Amino acid sequence: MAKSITIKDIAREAGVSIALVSFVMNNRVGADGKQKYRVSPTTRDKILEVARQMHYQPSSAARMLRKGRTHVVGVILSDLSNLFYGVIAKELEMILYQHGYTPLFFSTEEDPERFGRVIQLASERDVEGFIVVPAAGSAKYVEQLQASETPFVVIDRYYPPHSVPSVLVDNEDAMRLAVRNLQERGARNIALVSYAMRISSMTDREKSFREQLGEQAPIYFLGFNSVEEDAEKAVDQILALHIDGVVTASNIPGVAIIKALMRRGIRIQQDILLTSFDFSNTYSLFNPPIPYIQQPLKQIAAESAAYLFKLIAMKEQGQDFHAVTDHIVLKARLV
Amino acid sequence: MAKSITIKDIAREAGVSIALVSFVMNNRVGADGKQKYRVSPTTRDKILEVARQMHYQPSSAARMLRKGRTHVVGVILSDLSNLFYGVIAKELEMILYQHGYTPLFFSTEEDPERFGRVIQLASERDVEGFIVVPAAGSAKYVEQLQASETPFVVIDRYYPPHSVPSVLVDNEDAMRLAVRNLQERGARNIALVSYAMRISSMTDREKSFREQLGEQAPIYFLGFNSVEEDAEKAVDQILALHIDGVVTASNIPGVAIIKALMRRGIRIQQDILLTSFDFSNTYSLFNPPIPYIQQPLKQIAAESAAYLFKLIAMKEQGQDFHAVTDHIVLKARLV
DNA sequence: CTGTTAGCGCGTTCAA
DNA sequence: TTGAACGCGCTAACAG
Repeated sequence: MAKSITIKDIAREAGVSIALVSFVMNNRVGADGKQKYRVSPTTRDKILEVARQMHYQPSSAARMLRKGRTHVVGVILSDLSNLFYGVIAKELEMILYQHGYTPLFFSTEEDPERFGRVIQLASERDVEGFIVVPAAGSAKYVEQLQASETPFVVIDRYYPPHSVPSVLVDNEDAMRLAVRNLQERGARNIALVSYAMRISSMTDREKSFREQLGEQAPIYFLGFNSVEEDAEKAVDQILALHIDGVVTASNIPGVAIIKALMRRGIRIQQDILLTSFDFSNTYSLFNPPIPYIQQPLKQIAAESAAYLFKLIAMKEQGQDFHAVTDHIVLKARLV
Repeated sequence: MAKSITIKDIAREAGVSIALVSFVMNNRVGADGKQKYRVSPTTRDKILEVARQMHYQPSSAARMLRKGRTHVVGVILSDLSNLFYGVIAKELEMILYQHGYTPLFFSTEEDPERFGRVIQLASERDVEGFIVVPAAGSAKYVEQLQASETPFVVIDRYYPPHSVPSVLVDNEDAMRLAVRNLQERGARNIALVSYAMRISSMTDREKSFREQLGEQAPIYFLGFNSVEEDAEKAVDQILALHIDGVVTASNIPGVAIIKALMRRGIRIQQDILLTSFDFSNTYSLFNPPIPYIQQPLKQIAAESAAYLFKLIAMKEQGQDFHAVTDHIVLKARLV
């Protein structure tokens, strides 16, 4: 900053020592007691007054350097332009700020290379921890994180090879809700439309689907980068097989399937029943609205942040945070 | 970090001075020449090798402190969970990283208080500049920014009282496109559904609407926090007035109006024609798809970043960046 | 009880 | 190629 004013300036101006200014700045306690360093109210007020007048802004760089803490956490999401992650981002932002942390957001677009790169970028910024949604196929980087000295929490997915701290929903249970919903509405011939991405959320849902409807129950996969075309193909099959109920395993496939069905003049919720995972405001256009599995996003954000704070605290106290790898499993609701 | 290794460690290990290590680290040029500080290739390679082996990570805090630059910019958006801003966020993220900057994202949820608060938070992190979408009613804080020594660029909106650096679309022109589109499709009786928020994007659209269709042309306003209810009321009016074409001034009002119409059994694109601003994947469900005004989001991101870089560079060179307040106006397209 | 001195953290950079 | 000062704020140790 052109001529940002420092603690030194305000010390000179107030006619006191630098140290005293620092003390005061770190004891901006209300009118109560508990001042670790005692300073006479008069000088304290004067210092505060001078600081205000000069628009003093402590240099976070200096503070970080001295204290060895940045209070920054890296938040690596799949795609900020997806509502699902957008909501999580917003919630995390609030929670982290409430705890004095600043989030550094990154999106991977489900590209493992980018996942690796943003971890590197975040590390260069000295993040104290990570909350991440690992891109499909980025096992290598998750292991790298695990080997590092930076605590992290995985959300939305888990990482099979090794156990890592995770916060996610009970996808198998959620799928049971979805299938039951279709059955109760009269569907007899149910298909699942999933993402081709091999991430635990999808595979868990698929597994649960087959457990309920048999190993032969039809599952269609949409590629992350070819959702529309693949949806067309899937719908062709669905119609050919006289499917009367479809579960879509995420909102993007959900919307794609709806589009493909409508394009063919199929009446949704009449000719074919739908139930989806994750919200899209498209769902409420139909009559009755398309039911969907609602993940507790706020809770995911809150739990993952709390989890990370715990790990950071452990590390701070010299404990072995690597030993903690619990999974926090939350229940999803059908709406 | 527990025992993060510093430049000193690698100096000791390599048997050279600290300064030399620093030089080498700042001259990681390829095998070409141009080394500002020349170092014998042997020692250079040895240093680089040791650094790699020890996983040396320079402390960004120390670097920031010493160089007086953070390479961080604050990006203040309305709401990360809105697709419009999500896309902008993603684009800005990429561009900023490509230029060696790190974005610090904040959402205001259109709350002026929060807008003020996040500016403060960002300042505490020593951001070098801002790219902001000022919340409705936050003139006070924009002026505060203007009085500060931190360059900033406003996007999506402009700020009437004073001129500030801005990047936005030609909303009046865009509205002409929208109205003409409805007219060409045969609409004779057109209404506008806008946001009650008093931000320039909305008022410009409203103004243009009335310029084309007369001062009596009906405009309905939806409150930011009462979109659904207000949409119901608006639709009641729209039906009572036998409106046959509706422009919605943003995607959220657009979706709300669609819902309200469908709830009443009105056939969209048949009983009533719609054209909207901004994208929603709801639009393509209809036949024909609902046309919409597409803002060049990538371009907005690119231009605003470039603009900010320019301002930062000016400041760096001691020029008066406050003197620059140009508006960059981009054209929107009808899709 | 109130206030000061001085060294530190880590990388950068100038003078030697 | 190196020594040493420096940027800014924190804090242990100490003095009045």
